[in-house]
Amino acid sequence: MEISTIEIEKAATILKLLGDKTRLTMLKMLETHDYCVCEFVEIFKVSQPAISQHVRKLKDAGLVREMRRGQWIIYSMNKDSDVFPFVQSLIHHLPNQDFKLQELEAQGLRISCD
Amino acid sequence: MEISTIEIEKAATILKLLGDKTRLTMLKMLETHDYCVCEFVEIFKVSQPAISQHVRKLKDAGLVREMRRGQWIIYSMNKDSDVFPFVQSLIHHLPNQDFKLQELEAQGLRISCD
DNA sequence: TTAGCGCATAATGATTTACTTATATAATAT
DNA sequence: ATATTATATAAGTAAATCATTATGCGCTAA
Repeated sequence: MEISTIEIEKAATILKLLGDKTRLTMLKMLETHDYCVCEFVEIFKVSQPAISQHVRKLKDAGLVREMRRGQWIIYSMNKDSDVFPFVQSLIHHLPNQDFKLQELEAQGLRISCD
Repeated sequence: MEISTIEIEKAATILKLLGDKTRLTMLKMLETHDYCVCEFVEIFKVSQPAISQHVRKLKDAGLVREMRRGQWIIYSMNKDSDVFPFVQSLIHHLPNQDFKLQELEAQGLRISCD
């Protein structure tokens, strides 16, 4: 089976981006569900600007997409990114984070419907 | 097929470590051959202390091993690390770097014999 | 024993990072 | 229109990062 390779320089950039617990967890969460900023704020217990800055970095790297839904902005995995196979195989090694979603729902804080 | 998972926090630490072009390239090179510090110095065109600091980080994380051979210290991949499967699948996506070894040999600068 | 080589460590400095608070923008609800 | 909610951006700051130069230590060879 062939594996798609990625330039070392580009890979290092992606790895640096994901070498942050918050962003890495975000991306793992986005593997299975979409999230809005305010949900991330609830989950990660940091300020809203901090979350905005994290998702912006993910977006600038082309790893996620944003779409407005009313007053919310929903973030989702960009599966068309040329580095998606790399990222996917990476987060495949991480434990599922759906329990965070369930915590949100238990608190009645789940926004997006997908 | 089952895949071994790795804690998110530990994964983020590894990714931050490899989110550096020099260290990432080193690790890819060590996938197929052992190297000593002076060879890395030649290849990466940075100071010897800079290289020492990079390999030390890789060693502290348990990703590489060192062994003294005369006046040289040879670094090799630690395939017994509990995160080796994660690291391996990651560098598997990177292009082979053996051309660097061949450049060394062409210049008569290859040290370690493995 | 002394000189030279390979490597590690210490000290320092410039840059980057990840947060914070304050404020601006955009959509919603009254 | 005005207030509220969700998000983005700006500005500032402490800490981490990655390089450098200077120096110490261990092995080899004369």
